[in-house]
Amino acid sequence: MTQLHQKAATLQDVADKTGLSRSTVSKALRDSHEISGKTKKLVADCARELNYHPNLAARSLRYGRSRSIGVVVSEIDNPFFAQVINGIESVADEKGYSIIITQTHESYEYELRSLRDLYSKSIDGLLISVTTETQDAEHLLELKARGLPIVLFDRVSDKIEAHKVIADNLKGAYAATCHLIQAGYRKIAHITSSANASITAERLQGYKLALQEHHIELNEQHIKYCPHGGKNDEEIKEALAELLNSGNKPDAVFTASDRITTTTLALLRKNRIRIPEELGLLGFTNTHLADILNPPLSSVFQPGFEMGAKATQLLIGQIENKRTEEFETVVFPTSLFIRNSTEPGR
Amino acid sequence: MTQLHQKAATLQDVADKTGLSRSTVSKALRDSHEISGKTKKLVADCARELNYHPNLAARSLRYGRSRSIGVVVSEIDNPFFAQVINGIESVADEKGYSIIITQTHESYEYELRSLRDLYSKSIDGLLISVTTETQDAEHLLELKARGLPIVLFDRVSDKIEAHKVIADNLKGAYAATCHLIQAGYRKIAHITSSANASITAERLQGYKLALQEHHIELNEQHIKYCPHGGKNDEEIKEALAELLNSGNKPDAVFTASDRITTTTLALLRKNRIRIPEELGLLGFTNTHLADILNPPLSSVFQPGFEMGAKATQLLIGQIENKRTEEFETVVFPTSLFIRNSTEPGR
DNA sequence: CTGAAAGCGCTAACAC
DNA sequence: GTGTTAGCGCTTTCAG
Repeated sequence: MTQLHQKAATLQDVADKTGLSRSTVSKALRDSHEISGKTKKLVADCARELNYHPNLAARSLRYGRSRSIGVVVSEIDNPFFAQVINGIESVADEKGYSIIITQTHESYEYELRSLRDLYSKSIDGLLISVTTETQDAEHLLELKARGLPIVLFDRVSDKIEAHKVIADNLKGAYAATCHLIQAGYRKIAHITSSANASITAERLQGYKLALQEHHIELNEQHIKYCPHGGKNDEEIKEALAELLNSGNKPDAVFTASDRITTTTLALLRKNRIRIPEELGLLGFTNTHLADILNPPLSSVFQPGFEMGAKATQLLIGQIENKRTEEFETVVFPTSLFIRNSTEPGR
Repeated sequence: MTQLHQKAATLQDVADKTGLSRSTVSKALRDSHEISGKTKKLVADCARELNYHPNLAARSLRYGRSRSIGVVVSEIDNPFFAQVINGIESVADEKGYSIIITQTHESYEYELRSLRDLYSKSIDGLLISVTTETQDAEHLLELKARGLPIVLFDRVSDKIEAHKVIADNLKGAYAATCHLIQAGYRKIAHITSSANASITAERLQGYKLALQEHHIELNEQHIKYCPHGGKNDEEIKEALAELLNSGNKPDAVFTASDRITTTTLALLRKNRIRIPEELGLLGFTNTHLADILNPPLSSVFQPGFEMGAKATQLLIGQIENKRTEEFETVVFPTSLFIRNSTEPGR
């Protein structure tokens, strides 16, 4: 076994061993044209022998770049974000970047802290899905002003100009609601996240549009918000109770986020409410298990992996081409999967 | 809005603005006793005004420490690992460390690459769950020899001495198998990961022990391995087909990993095999949706969050107390949830 | 109580 | 083709 606490070899060590200078060694290792083939070989061999690896902290300091990107999401343990991160990691890895992940747990405070910490780490770029509490974009604008490339995904903010990657929430919600209507439901409730998240507004709009086009009157009582994005079950339980105990009980529910969707299903099952007969259920969710739920759950799926991958490509593009290009908003289509939770067969 | 590309303020900027020297400013900001209260206040105010944040790359270089830890898992998009990472992030964040995540996709090649990259990043410590392909621990031993603190979790290796955090796989599998037997099943098959993963051996042992104690003869044909840990559905499909088409068809299946468990359920459903009557099913899985699957799925749950948190505590302890303490292996109990997929009611 | 200077490991002008 | 040197931003002796 190798010796304990053997310090990592530095350029100087290689220089000493080969009798060359630091700079020559550095150039040789980076395959510079000003170094002879013979020297290059000598250096390469020696470096391998000493197990030399460049110290990236030193390089970061020198270049002012770290080849790492910060990622800010609300919760890793959420199928959608896990898939997004998978996409991010895949592209980042391929391009030689590493990713530093932080969670906000839907708290604006945590978001601020995350950004401060990430910025101090000299990240080269930032990928962020803002919290449901986030109202302004001052903190992001400040980082942008300091030259940090930023790409927003999923929950974005219109208070900042930047590349954005989102799902077509409006169309997804519209298609979902239309499907419920076509399946015969008329009193369709909507349980969604915090009112001020971008995705909430977009999904709500799709929902309203579908109702309107089918001449179904909107019932404001049928729209319930979960201020914490469904983070705690209580807010979902409450929303559902209000809907079910109201005078105007809905005949279907359209849920707007992963957590809300699956928790709603669990609660309905617990209350022995028959789906889809008594109540139809359709929601946004990225779980791969929708098919084997009971009942199989009709869902709106967002291409999380692809969204993460695209956001990362845009970010790295921006990091490496310093020219300030036009910012684009890439919109990914959602997929509507029709399963048994919305087939009342009437 | 702030000015574009305003460079981040450095210590020198604060020094210039206050008319002090770099070193005084540095000490003041770190609340050194050798600096007067008045100066400290002056510096603090100025730093806030200039929006000064220490450059961590410079600090890393100076200290030879980065306050970041590397995390290596096979797939982020897996409920168990997502929960583990959540636990890791929570503790790391609390102690001021950031986490750099890489995925191996169950490939030993990727594992090697990840480790090399992470080491170059000057991580202060490493948390790793080795791939199903990993046989030796040379790569880890080398890093350990260079002084890198390492904690293994989930899939560990007995070829390296280090802190380890695992679930009680043997007991979990034993309890699961016992439950199947008590439910009346006698021909219990086992679909598991690659033969050389630590968790595979432990779970297999628990399975065998339960059979033995109940005087049920072990049928080697009833044990199926998925070399890629169930990463591709094909290997699971094949394992299942072999079991179901064999002369000695099992009456229950005990699956040994998240992916294998849910995919098996999906496949059985697709083949219209009645669960639990025709075939009982029980498996390791950390999905929160087990309750609302069809049928509700009996499962062995591992405390992923807690495992991640504990592993991180051990790692940071090791990073910060340089004394080489005794290495411990922390074993977390699993939980057996009995649901309908194993209640044949016979 | 404050400042000057050295150095962490690396790279890139700029010499020679 | 190779070497010298300065400096990225920070901390820490050591002097004053």
